[in-house]
Amino acid sequence: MRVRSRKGAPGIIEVAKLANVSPATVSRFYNSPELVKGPTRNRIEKAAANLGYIRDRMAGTLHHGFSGTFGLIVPTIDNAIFAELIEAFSARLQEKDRTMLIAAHGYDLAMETAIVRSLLERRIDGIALIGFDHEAVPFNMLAQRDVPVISVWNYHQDSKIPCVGADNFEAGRLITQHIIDLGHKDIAFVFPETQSNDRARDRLKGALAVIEKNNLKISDNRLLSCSYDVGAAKRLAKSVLSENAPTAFVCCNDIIAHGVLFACQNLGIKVPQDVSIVGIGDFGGSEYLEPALTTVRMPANRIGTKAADTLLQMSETGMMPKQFVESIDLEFIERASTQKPG
Amino acid sequence: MRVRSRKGAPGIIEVAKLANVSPATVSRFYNSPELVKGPTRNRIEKAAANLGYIRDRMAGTLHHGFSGTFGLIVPTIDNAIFAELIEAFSARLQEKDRTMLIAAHGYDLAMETAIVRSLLERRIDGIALIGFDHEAVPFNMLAQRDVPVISVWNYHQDSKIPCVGADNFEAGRLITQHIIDLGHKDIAFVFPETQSNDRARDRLKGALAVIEKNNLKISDNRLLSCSYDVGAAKRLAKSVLSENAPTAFVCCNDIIAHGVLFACQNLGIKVPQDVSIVGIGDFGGSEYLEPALTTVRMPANRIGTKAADTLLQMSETGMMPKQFVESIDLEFIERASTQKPG
DNA sequence: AGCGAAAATGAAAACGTTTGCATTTTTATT
DNA sequence: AATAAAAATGCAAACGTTTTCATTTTCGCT
Repeated sequence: MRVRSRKGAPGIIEVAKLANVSPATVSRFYNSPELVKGPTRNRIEKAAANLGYIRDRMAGTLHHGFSGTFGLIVPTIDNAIFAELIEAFSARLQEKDRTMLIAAHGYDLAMETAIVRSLLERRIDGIALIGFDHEAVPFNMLAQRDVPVISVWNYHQDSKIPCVGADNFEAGRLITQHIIDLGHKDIAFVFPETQSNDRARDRLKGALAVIEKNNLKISDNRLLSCSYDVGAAKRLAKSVLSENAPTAFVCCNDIIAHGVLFACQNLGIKVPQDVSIVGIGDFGGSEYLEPALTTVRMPANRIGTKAADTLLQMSETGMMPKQFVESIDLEFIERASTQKPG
Repeated sequence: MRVRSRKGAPGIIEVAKLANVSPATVSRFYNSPELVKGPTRNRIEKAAANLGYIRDRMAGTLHHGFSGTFGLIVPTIDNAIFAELIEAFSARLQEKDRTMLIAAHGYDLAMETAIVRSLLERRIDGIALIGFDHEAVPFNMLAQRDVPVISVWNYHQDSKIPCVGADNFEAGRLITQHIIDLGHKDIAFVFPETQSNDRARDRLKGALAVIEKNNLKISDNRLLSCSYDVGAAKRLAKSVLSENAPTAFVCCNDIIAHGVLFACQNLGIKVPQDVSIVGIGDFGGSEYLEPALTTVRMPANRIGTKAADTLLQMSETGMMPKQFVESIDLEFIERASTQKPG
């Protein structure tokens, strides 16, 4: 295998030589500047700048075991769903001089396990996983190495691992209750497959709980399955709408809601006069659609930031976070896509 | 500082002991399996599995200089613009058993420089930057360490560094030509600030080149500035449309085009009958809008994959890629948001 | 069976830092 | 000015691999 020589790049030793100190002092200059005296500090600073020295954190990692890098594994990057979360998580780490390794598993749990392993090989200091549906293997690997892991996005009171997220059951409940409060009886539910997606599962449970509580029934043909894809949702909704239209669509997230809305527009069906639509997420854009989408805001930003903070804290203290489960508040946002059935 | 003990985690030495071989052989088992004989291989495999061994790539990196991690720095993650690129880049690296460090600089070039430094401290094997507008410092740091760098997204024939991207001048040209071919004379151009965004600059140049070639004039009040934000674009378009509406909007990207479309819908202005709209990008969703957006497809997927391949190749050979500048074809897609002026 | 060449394995020296401990320098105190 | 205590710095042994070189084992021939 090819080996890369360090070439022109100076190391701590070259810097030390030029500054007339020992390598140890240069190391301290970077890791605990308060331990090195003013004049020495200046000499090192100058020497490092002159040589264009850049630290090699890997060498340090080898020694003390912390890489300063955290992992984030999401089902998909190319999708509005997690973009905001990723950005917030990354930004917070960046503030704290840490970096983020990210990877997507495409809703494939076995792939997720492989990714965890790959990140562990890179000696991450902690890792955030989406939701609660995971294989057991990654947890064992993480536990054996004492690497902090948290679940983000979803929230359960009795989670086995620390979590930072919103209550998806509640989100499903909120939008469904809203639709029922408006007086809708013929409601279509559009959700993805929920086997390995606890967020969707919880939302659906929340939705169905409301139905049950109100002594309503949902016929099977009103329980629609659809992936998180605008095009798929649009196609599905078009076929439903042109056959036997419900008066409202409860969508598992805004992506699906967008598709349903476009289907209505395509067919000349008026929203919300003829059909009401609700989503979950409040992704960028939902606010500006015409009509603006009624939805539940998932505070992705705050989840991402808080997740980074929690992981950082766990890594630094080596302990579980004070707040083992953290619920980030949802916000129901009524906009223009829902109203009483005509 | 806290030091993490390896705790229960076994190293190559423990595996070697259990398999009754030397650590060197275990190392070879992972890096060049063909060098170790069948029975030995089996023993090592079993030992590693029993102990739950996970390699420490950092230790290897220290030795040979390759971390197996590549960097990608984008202006923003939370935005449809780069999501597809990021996903494709990441996926290809994953296939090749590499990982991706990603960070966003928020269109701040000084921040970009800081990020490059931070990634270099983590010993990345190569890095991809968006476009051609960058400070000189990061290039010097990269060059001194012989770390491959490429520009992605944009394409210039005479680029100083390898690039993989599409011709943004051409994209601007294509959409503007289309609008002019349809017979529009009163055209509004909505573009972001172009100082440190060469992609937008090139698109605008392309657009203006067409105008000039057709001996048309654009008054200053038809040259609109707007960030890549649906809400901002919608607000801007609403004010323009209610004062003195043009017959067509040429938008720097689909995000802006979406905003303009929603503004029209909000005001009851018919698209494309009253106003035509074109964007660039063909982001997810543009195809399904009503009316579907006429745009130019930026092949983000292929760019991301190709970028990863190029960087991998440079890292492995230590040489510039065979194809120094790589142009990924654009595709003009006429859909339903444009027609002849009323 | 004996030989030489090829294949498989082992021993040990890197890789570039960090940090405990030892030593030197500075500071405060008398 | 001498001394003890505190602060700053240096020395050298890690950290967990990889790889060169040396050694041993295997294999194909005669």
